[in-house]
Amino acid sequence: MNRKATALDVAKLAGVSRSAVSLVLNGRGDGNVALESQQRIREAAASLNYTPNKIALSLRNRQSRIIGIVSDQVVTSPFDGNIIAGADAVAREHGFVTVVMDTELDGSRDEGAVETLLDRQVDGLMYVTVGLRPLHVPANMERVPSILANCFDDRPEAGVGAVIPDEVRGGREAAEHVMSLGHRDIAFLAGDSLTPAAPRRIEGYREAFRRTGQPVNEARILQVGWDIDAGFHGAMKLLDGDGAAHRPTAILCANDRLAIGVVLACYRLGLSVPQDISVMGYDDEFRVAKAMVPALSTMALPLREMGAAAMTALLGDVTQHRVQLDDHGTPGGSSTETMVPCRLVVRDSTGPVPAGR
Amino acid sequence: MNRKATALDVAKLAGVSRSAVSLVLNGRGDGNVALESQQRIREAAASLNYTPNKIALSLRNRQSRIIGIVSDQVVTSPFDGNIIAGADAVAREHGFVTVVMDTELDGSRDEGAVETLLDRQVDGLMYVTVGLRPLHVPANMERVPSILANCFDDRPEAGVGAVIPDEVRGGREAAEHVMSLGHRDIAFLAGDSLTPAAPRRIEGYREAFRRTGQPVNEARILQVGWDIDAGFHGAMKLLDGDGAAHRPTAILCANDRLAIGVVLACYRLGLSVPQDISVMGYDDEFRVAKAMVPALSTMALPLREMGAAAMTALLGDVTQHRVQLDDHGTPGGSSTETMVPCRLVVRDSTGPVPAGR
DNA sequence: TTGAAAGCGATACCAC
DNA sequence: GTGGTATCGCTTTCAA
Repeated sequence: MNRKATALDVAKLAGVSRSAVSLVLNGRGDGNVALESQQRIREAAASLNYTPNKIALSLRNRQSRIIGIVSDQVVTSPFDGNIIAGADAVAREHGFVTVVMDTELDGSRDEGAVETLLDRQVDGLMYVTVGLRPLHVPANMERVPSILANCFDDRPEAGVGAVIPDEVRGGREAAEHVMSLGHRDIAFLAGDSLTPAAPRRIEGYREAFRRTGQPVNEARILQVGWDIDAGFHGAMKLLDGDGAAHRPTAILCANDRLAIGVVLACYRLGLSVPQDISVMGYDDEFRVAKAMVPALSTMALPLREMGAAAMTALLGDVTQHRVQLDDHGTPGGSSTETMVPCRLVVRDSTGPVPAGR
Repeated sequence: MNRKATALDVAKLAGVSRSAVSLVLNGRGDGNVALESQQRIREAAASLNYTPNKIALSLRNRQSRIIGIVSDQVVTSPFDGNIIAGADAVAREHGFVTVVMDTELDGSRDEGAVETLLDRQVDGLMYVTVGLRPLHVPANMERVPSILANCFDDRPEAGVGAVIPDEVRGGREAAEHVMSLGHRDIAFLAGDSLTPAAPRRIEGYREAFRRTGQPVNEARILQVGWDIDAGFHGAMKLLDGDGAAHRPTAILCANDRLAIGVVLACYRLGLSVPQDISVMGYDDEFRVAKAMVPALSTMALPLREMGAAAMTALLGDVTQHRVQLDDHGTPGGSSTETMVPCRLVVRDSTGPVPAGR
């Protein structure tokens, strides 16, 4: 539990100067330090269990090798944690560490979080949200290289780059999947439009109809909410009462939880999934979609990939930034919006359209 | 985007020395610095937007004000994120920041994560797990004040303190809840015994029977898994086939997902919840238990409180530790195991036992 | 080949 | 009341 060894301790033990220790341990020993000394230094370092003090390094190099991540609610919510995991994995590979500050959906804490991180001299910043949404970028964020993951700059000419899922395409491909199984009367259940995820997925759904020249029945689009109960009641509205001939044969849901509600409603009404009705989720939520009965066909969000892509781009900017600081040039940073495609996962909740429909 | 202002910049602008700046900005100006100078210093600091460089501070104070958190899978899993949120909130209140390293269930990465954190000079360490479990404490963890949250030292005489939920009591109180509604034939569905959560909750269930002098029907205890499908198939086994008189009237589940599966099975069999059968979950999972149809009665895990309690204890140790280092005394650290009670949440999935049972 | 010294940014002691 | 100076641990340049 005693104080960690410093380079000076190693130097003393090896009988050389601090400089020599530094050179050798950073691989610049050859040609500068006698081989014999090198050997002694390495042994001393090993026996003292020496590792350089990162704080001193940071001060010296003016680079903390810390990336600050501001999250709106990713830490507490069951969703999207994989964005951070993917980002963190890439950071780790490059010798960076991430510090996450979660504002728990309190937008007024944004500035403070960025401030705290900046005070800690982070080399870059990432903002991650639960669910796609426009972001009012915190004022000070642009003082260091920055990137957004699962959100996008709400200003018309995006200042900060972003990595987001291609929701329109996801919605379209979900619809195309059930269409390929022969379905024509397809309902879409989504949450409110507070997040653009809902309208974009719905837009994709419409696109699928347009592409095949079929009319879109707007009455089949229900924006009910995001949770199990919303799916349940939405499905009841679609399925209960009317005769079988007037029911949709497939229900597309904007997330897996809605799909759970839909399946609950089906069972309650004595309908089989997918024999009587096909149900699709969205997200491929871990240990949910796969574990449902029946296992849910769904559109997987590429969370890990998004996090990794965002961090890769950010670290690129960070490096670039340092070069430019040295050159006294103007720091740039890509402000592009990268779309990552979703992935169709076919399981057991979707099947051929019932005969006669 | 230009370099941040330093104390020297402030001193120059105010026409004083760095020391004066330091004193004034740390509230020790009165009696040391002329009031006029103080004023000028404050103005200069404000106009330059000066905030001290935390890295330099850390080096100087030999205290990083960073707490390292190692997590086995909390970041990616939908569970237990609130432990970290609770811990982080307390840390923030005290001017600390947390760095989370998630090993994604790869135990071989434990040592490395601790090493990385230690290199960063963290002032303390916390290990957080998804689900209660014994932990093989990483070797170097004890080099700084440490604490475990939701896990406990696997060595007989616990070296590292821990904060864990009182699972036995939770299981007992869940059983007592349905007993108070008149139920006698109560089943318990849990996951494997890889985590002590299952056996402990089951132990509580047994305890409830013992306390009322009733025999425990071991055949009613099924260890089937942790996910929706496990709950579904477990419930089918309990409910299908046998006449109504041989069915349990209540099913206690060791988490909310199992309960979802149970309700799915009930609906499939044409049974109503809670009229025909009462179902209870465990965890009070966010946006799941409350959103189920019917809303789930459940036993809430005090995740936030656990995280907060663990961090509070840890920061206490960290402070204590510093004092003792100065005193050249031996660092202590509480190695106690703190049990936090779970909280019964009654919603709509449990009701009076059906007439005649 | 080696070691001495400067500097990264901030604090605190101690002369003046 | 004020400012010079050592210190935290490390890297890097420059002389010897």
